[in-house]
Amino acid sequence: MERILKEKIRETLKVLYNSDVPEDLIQIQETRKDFRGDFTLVVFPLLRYSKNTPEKTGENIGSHIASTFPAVSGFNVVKGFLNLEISDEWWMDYFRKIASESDLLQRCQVKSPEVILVEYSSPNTNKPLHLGHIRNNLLGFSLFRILSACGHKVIKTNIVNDRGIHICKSMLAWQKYGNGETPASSGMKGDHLVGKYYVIFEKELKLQSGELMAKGIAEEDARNSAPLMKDAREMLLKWEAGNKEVMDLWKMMNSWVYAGFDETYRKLGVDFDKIYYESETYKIGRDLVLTALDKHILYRNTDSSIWADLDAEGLDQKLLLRSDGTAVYMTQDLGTAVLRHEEYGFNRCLYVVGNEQNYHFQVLKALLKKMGYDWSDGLFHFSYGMVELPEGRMKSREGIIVDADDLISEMITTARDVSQELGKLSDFAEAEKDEIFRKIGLGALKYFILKVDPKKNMTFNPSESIDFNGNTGPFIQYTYARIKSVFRKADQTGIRSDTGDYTGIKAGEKEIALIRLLRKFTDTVSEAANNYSPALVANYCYELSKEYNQFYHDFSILGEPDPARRSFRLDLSKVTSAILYSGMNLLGIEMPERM
RNA sequence: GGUUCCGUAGCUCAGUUGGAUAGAGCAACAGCCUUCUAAGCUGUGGGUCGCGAGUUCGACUCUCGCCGGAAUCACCA
Repeated sequence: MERILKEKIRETLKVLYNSDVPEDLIQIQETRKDFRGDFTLVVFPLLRYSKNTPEKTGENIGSHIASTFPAVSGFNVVKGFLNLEISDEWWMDYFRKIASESDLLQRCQVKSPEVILVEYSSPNTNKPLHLGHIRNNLLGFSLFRILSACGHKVIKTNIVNDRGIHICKSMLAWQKYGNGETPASSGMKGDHLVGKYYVIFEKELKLQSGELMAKGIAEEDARNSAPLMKDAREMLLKWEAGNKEVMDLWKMMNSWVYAGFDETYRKLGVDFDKIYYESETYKIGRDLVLTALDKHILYRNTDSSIWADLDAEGLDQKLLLRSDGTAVYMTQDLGTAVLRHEEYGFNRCLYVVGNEQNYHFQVLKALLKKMGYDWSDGLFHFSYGMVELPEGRMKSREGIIVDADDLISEMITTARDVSQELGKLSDFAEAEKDEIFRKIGLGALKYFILKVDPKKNMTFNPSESIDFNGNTGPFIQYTYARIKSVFRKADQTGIRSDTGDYTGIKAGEKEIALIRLLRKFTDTVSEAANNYSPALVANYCYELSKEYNQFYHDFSILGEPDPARRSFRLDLSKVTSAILYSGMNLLGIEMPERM
C-alpha cells in the first residue's frame, strides 16, 4: 500500500506542480494513534516544489489524491502532515486476501536466496552452559529460523572449543583431586562434574599464586609461575604431541561433557546441522599459518613464534603460533573458516559470538583477506551484548554464574506454581500438564531474552526472576490459547468460521486496527532478517497480542448474532493465532493449545 | 592511554531512512469476571531522552566536545 500511495503521490505532484519529485522525498509513514488516518505524508520536503505553506500543500495533495484514488476515503492536514484515510473496503479486501493464504511467510521470500552459515553456541568443554550461552543459543537458533523463513538455505553449525589450556585445567584438577570420580559415581551431569574441577583448579591456583605473591612476586607472574599452571602448560604440550595418557583422559572427560551439553540443547530446543571441533580444525589453521609464512604474508619472531603484521589494517600485531609451536584461538578459527568455506561455499557466515570478541573477528576477517580469501567479505560477526547480574558480569572461574540447567528447571517449576495458584488445568493429567508447563516456562525464558535488542547488554536479576504477566512470553501464549479455546467452543457448538461470507459488512475501528497490525507481520519478519534482530519479531508478537486482547475484551465472537460478522471475527482470530504461532516459532517458542 | 559500544520513567526494556504531544511492562493506586480462559481489560500518577554545543523547517535519532559505565588492546578463549 505504501508503494502504491507513493506512486499516486508522485503522479499527483507531477500534475499539481509539474515536477518530477525524487522518491526519497516522498516520506510515507503510519499515522500516529492520536490522529485520524492510516498513512501520513510528511509534506515539508515537498515545499520547494509547491512554493506554498505546509498546510496548503497538504490540502492540495490530499484533495487530489482523495478524488482520484478510490482506496483513499478521506484526509486531514495537521501542521505539515497529510493524514490519508484508507477506506474500510480496502482493508476488508486486504484482510480477505491474507485470510485465504495458508502461509503468510511466503510473502517474505527474498529474490535471490543465499547459503548462510550460522555458527552459534561455541561452548568450551571445561564447564557447563550458563545464561550467557542461553542468549547465544536462542539468538543463533532464532536467526536460523528467521533467515530460513525468508528463503535462505541456512546451515546451523557449532564449533566446540575442546582443546587448549583451559581444557587442560579441568583435566589436571580432576587428575590431581578427582579420586576417579565419574558422572555415574557422583550422580552429577557430566558437564557439571567437569566444571566443578575447573573451579577447583582456579581455587588451588589462587592458593599457589597467593603464596608466591606473599614473597613479593607480581600477581601475573605468580599465576604463570605457579606449579599448577606449569603442569597445565605441560599437559597442553603433551596433548598436542598426542600423548596417549593425556588423550585418553581428554576423550573420557569430553564425552562426559558432550552428554551433558546434548541434554541442555535438547531442553532448549536447539540443534545443529554440523559440529566442528577445534581439536580437528586447529591443525588446518596451523598449516595455513605455515603456508602463509612461506609466502612471507606472516613473519617469524626471534623466539620462533609466528605473527601477522596488521598495521596496515590498523590492527596491530597478532600472534598465530606460540614459540613452543602450539596453536592459539585465532589459529583454529582460521582453519575452521577455510574448512567451512570449502564444505559449503557459503555466501555469508554469521558468527554468533559475544561483543567481547569484536576485536578478534576484525582480526580474523582481515587475516583471511590478507591470506587471499576474498570470501572473507561474507563473514559477519553477529555481536551480541553480555548478560549481566545486578552485581556485574558472571565469572565462570569463580563459579558465580546462572547455570543454564538450573534456570530452565526453575522456570518450569515457576510455571507450575503460577498455574496452580490461578487454579488452571486442574482437570488435566500430570503428563499433559508437565508438557504445558515446560512450554510456558521455556516460553517465558526465551521471550525474556529475545525481546531485548541483541546488540545491547542486558541485566538478569535472579531474585526477581522472570515475569509471567505483561510483556512476556506467557502473555502471548495465553492470547494464543484463548483463541484456540474459542475455536474449540465453535466446534462444539457447530459454528464454523469457514461457512460464512462477510462481504459488505462494516468493520469496527478496533477490528480495522487489528487488520492493520496483522498486515505488519511479514514486513517485520523481513526487517528482522535484514537487521539480524529477533527482537523485532518478539516485540511485534507482543503488540499483536495486546491489540487482540483488547478486541477480545470489547467484542463477542461466538455470541455475535449476525453470522457474517461472526465469521469475520472468527477469521480475524484465526489469522491472529496463525501469525502468533508463526512469529513465536521464529523465536523457537512453542505455543500451548491450553494453559 | 588507544579503539569500539552503551546512557530513555523507581526497575526492565521499545522507539523505523531525522518527523506531530517520547511509548510498553513491572512496581504503586483505583476499577472490571451470571457472558468465548481475569496469565486478561480499563484508568491514575511517574521523563531535563547523561550534560553542552552544532547541522536542520524539525534531533531520543546525525556531528563534535565533556561526564558516567562496559568491552577490548594476552604466547587466555
